[in-house]
Amino acid sequence: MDNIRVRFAPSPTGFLHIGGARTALFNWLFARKMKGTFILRIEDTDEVRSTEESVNAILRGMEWLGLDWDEGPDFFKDPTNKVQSTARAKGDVGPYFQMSRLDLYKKYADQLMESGNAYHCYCAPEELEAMRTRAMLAKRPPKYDGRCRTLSQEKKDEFEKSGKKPVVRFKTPSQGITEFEDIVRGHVTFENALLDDFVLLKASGIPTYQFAVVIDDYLMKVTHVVRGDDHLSNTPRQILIFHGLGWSDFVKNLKFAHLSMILGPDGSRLSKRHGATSVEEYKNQGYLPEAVINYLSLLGWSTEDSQQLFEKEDLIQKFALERCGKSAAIFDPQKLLWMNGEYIRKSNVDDLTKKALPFIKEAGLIKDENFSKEEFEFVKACVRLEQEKIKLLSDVPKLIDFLVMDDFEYDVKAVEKVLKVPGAIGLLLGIKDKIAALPEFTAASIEKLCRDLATEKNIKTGAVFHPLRVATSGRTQGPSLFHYMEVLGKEKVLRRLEKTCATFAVH
RNA sequence: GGCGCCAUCGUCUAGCGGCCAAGGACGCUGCCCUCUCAAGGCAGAGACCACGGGUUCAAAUCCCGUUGGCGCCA
Repeated sequence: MDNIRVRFAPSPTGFLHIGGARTALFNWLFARKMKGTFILRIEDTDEVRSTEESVNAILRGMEWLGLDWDEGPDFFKDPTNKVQSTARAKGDVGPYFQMSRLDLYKKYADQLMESGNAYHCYCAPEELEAMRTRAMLAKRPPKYDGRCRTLSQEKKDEFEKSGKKPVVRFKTPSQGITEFEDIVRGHVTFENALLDDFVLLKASGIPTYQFAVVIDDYLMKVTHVVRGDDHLSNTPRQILIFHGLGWSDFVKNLKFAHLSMILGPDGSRLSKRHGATSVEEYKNQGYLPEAVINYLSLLGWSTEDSQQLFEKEDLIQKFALERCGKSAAIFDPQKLLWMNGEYIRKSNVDDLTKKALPFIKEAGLIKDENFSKEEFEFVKACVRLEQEKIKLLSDVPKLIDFLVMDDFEYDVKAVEKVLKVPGAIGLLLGIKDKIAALPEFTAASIEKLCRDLATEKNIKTGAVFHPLRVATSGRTQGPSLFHYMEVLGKEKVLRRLEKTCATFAVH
């Protein structure tokens, strides 16, 4: 089989959307699995809605997710590239920008005009709007009636003289059907008669989405169009253009795969009102890219055995367009959260701590400056203690704050329940002295000390453990008591015990 | 409004005619482990396979219709 070539073609009209990321991911997975080429093409032909910031956000999102593209113009030498992003592919290439390819679209529009497959239309937007409204009122489908198809030369000259800029419309066949095989949907057919003479080139010379896609997919030798289900109804128009340009062989070999949509919890298209929809928001909330990738891969794709967790390589190996589902999937934040926890538990601590650092700094637990190696090692030890409890990187600060801050807060209820019971402070004073005398301060030695004490006093171990925990942490829950004490070290533990006893001593 | 696509536990899904009185995962409940919280282990509740007709010895699986959802034209 020839080398497969796929593309992800986002419009830079917003941030990288979760749905877009899923489409990008499936293209990427397919390309990597088939050892093919993955192209990133920015479809920036919507002059008013496209922004540079969106382009940057998309590139940042792709980079964070690790979805690297393979081809494009030299990123830094491309004169049309105004984007200042650090995100780039191997070899500093791409992405392609449609706005830097306008001459190409013009050329093929001319070709279509010459071959009689397209024509100039001078109808004013207001005129078209009126026609549309009338059609709606008459309960007819609002389609353009093709009145400019048969414009006489005199009329054309007249319009030209008046300075009217025409749009280029495609001569859609009024009969027959357009059909294609879709890898996920199977055989799909549309009646041509239902389609109108749609616009190829706007009066400004900028191509419509439909037209640019066709030209680019052809020129970029795309072999598989993998995109969202929302483009299914656009496909017949595009196929018609391919034929009009004489690229019938190309389109015959072109494979389509229309992926199911991602919906919000209420079953409507996933949007802002459903919460976080941009990839970057997930990053900022403390999700790991591996978790997001893994979760997204399961939205509309599965293996025969319903495997849930995949290493990246495993995912590439097992991915198949043929196994993509047809029905829309509702985005489930709970499952993503679980999956993130899975990846965090699997992380190595050093790595995890580095990733959590921005969140820890953000919370004010550490300062940027004077961050020594020892401090890092201490924070790392704290993270290790809480690792299995972390679901989001942003959870880290509140899980370790009592370890990092020596003047931690006492939980009122914990104090009432555990410290303000008769004998508690006395007991703690006793422990303090024993700890001070401990030759070796390790989790094991502290635990032995406490257990021995319980036996000696003939009380339950819990009666020792609980007060000790509240006295040294201010709370009733946390990591393994003896292990966090070891991490704190003898000095800090003694100071904390002293302070607690002094504060809550009953006279 | 027209056209297109879709339809299995609350959610993601397995299932491509008999192996399914429907399997896995998230979530939920209970138990175990345990210094607390998690994690982990075990068990459980949860789907008349949207509905109605066919086809077949046999249908969640094939066909038709209905309904609903989503999408495109916008």
